[in-house]
Amino acid sequence: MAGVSISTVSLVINRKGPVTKETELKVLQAIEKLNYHPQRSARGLVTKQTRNFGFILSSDHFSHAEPFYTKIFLGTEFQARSHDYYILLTTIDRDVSAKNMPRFLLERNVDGVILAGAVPRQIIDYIHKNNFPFVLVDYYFSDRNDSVVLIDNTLGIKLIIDHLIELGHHEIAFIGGDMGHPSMQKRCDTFKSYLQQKGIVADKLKIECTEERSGTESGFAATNRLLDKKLPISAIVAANDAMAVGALRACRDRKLRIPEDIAITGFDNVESSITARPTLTTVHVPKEEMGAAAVRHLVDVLQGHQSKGVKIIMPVRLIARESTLGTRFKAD
Amino acid sequence: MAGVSISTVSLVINRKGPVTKETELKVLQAIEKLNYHPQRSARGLVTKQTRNFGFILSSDHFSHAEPFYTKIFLGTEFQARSHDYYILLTTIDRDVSAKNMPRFLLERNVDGVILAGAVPRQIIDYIHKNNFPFVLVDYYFSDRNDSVVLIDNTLGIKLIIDHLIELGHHEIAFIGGDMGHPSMQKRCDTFKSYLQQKGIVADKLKIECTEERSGTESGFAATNRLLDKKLPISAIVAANDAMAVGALRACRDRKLRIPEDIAITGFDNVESSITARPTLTTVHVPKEEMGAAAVRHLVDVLQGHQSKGVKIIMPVRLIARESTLGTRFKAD
DNA sequence: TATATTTATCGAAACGTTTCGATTACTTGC
DNA sequence: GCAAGTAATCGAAACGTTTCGATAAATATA
Repeated sequence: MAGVSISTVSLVINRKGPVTKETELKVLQAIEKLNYHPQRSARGLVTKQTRNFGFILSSDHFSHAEPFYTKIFLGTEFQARSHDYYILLTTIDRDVSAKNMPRFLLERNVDGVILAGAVPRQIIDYIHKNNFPFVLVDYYFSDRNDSVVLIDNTLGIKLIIDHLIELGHHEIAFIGGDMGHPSMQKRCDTFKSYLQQKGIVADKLKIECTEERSGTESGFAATNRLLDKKLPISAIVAANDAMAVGALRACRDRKLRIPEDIAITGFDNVESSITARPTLTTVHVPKEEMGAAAVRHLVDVLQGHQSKGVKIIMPVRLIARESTLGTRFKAD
Repeated sequence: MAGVSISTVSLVINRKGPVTKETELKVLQAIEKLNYHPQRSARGLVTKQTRNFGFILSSDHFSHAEPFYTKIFLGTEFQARSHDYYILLTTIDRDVSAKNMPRFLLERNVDGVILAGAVPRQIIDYIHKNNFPFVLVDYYFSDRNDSVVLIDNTLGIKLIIDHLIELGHHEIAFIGGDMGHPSMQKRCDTFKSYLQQKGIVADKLKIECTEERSGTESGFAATNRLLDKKLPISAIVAANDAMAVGALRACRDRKLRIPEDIAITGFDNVESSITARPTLTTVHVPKEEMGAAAVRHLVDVLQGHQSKGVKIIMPVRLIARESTLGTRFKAD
């Protein structure tokens, strides 16, 4: 229709090679008129570009009830759109092999990969070996130098402790779960060290950490174990909101008033922290922004603007609510 | 490696044509050993299959603050995975033209399309014309016979009204917005007709419906307009939770106690209905399930098991909370 | 036994792009 | 004015599959 060859059209579309203004115009007009658009599959076949990113989440993390990683995922969706990428979501089981790798990897249907939360090392090896750019979100292996987007867990716990100390608490306990997860580990470690630093003995007996999933039930159980010791405790710092909600229940069962008898704090600022009664003092984690940062990083790497092995630490902030402030705090 | 031609391998992989058990075995073993997987782009080029579905949402609907369609989207993601499809998400502006159609349509990068909420007619025409299977969720055009997944709005409003009548309310008002949306229209219509049916005059003055967005501010404004009329009103039925939250604020500003002075109900059961103080009585809409149903329908159509033009009506149920029950209801 | 039919396999074309090397038409430099 | 270089365009190969028609081998039919 423009009276030129197929290759010239390609040159125009991709802005490569020298083309006269006038042929370019003819081609563009024809494209316009025919409403022509290059077909993704055909392009991908030769260029190896898909304009998709993969998002991998461990199956235990992806549930309708777990809004934390869902938020991160939505953050990637949001950001991806502004860079003209699509996100392909998948979950993986703890035991992956070359057989059950995500289809988008096997079929080479993505240009990069985002891995959120605890993922098996094996899949990272696979992704690495197959030269996909990738970035981890809220997880890492200390012996690898991968690109990661992390939470400032240290600051978060410090903010919590400062807040509690300011309120006059000295007998502070900690409950945690899923200690294999580096974020959880960091929160616990910081709790111990910062308490020391503040001149408070971090009594080991007041720290209840387990390997099991860091859910509500786990928080409930840990709190009960803690309170059974009959130690003087005026505040419980939970490693995340879910466990804090469990702590809330355990305390209520024992007729402890919150925060008058015992203060409780969470971490993450997921929905349940505002849904809980009383509402939970917690640390806000910018979940959507973490997803967005991950996408931006991949785009940067693909454009060659950015090398791999980058650590992005996301800021956090304290959100003080009823579970430490009591009626001083009014929810809207 | 298996000592056969490329075409034979293809036959084995796709289970087409006649192949000896023994060659099949050889091929499968070679595939296993080489960890071979057909490349999506190459396959797509010839088969025209992408194993992707597109999800289209109008830009006004997609925001971090609007959990309704987000939930539907997550429902599609969940279901898609179990059918081995990926979901490509995009948003579209109100004014679409052939120019700014979603990239996945232009590049033919999806096998089917899900459209959620109010979408411009133009895009449906385009999708239809280009022979993509598609399904609408929570929206439809009455003059078209598209496949749709709808909410049982009629039942929802009836449940609300029954609930209020049971609590002794007779002076019931309605506030609505975004009346161009068929769900909203239906809720309003049902309100009028069912109230009549129950022997209560549906005073037109007690119905405040506008075209504007059905958000919190809109609910706030509508409630103020309503209350300014100084009519006897003991309960306000809002067309959705967001507007109900606005109503809550307006009533609180006027020092009205809820539900003692005035009861308020929402619709949708989004997060804000449980976050609100008092918690909102509302109608639960199975958002994730709606997304899942949409995906199932597309899969059925593609497999030829199901024809187009199907209407799927999703059930709803009443969730009674503080905004009608008061302290009788205890949140956990 | 010769012929027709079926079964298994393969070579080659096709899918719609990009890219590479070749060709032609213009400039430029001397 | 002619060689050398440059600019614009094109034809053909390549990407990795599926599919179609052909071929060869095996089996059934007369």
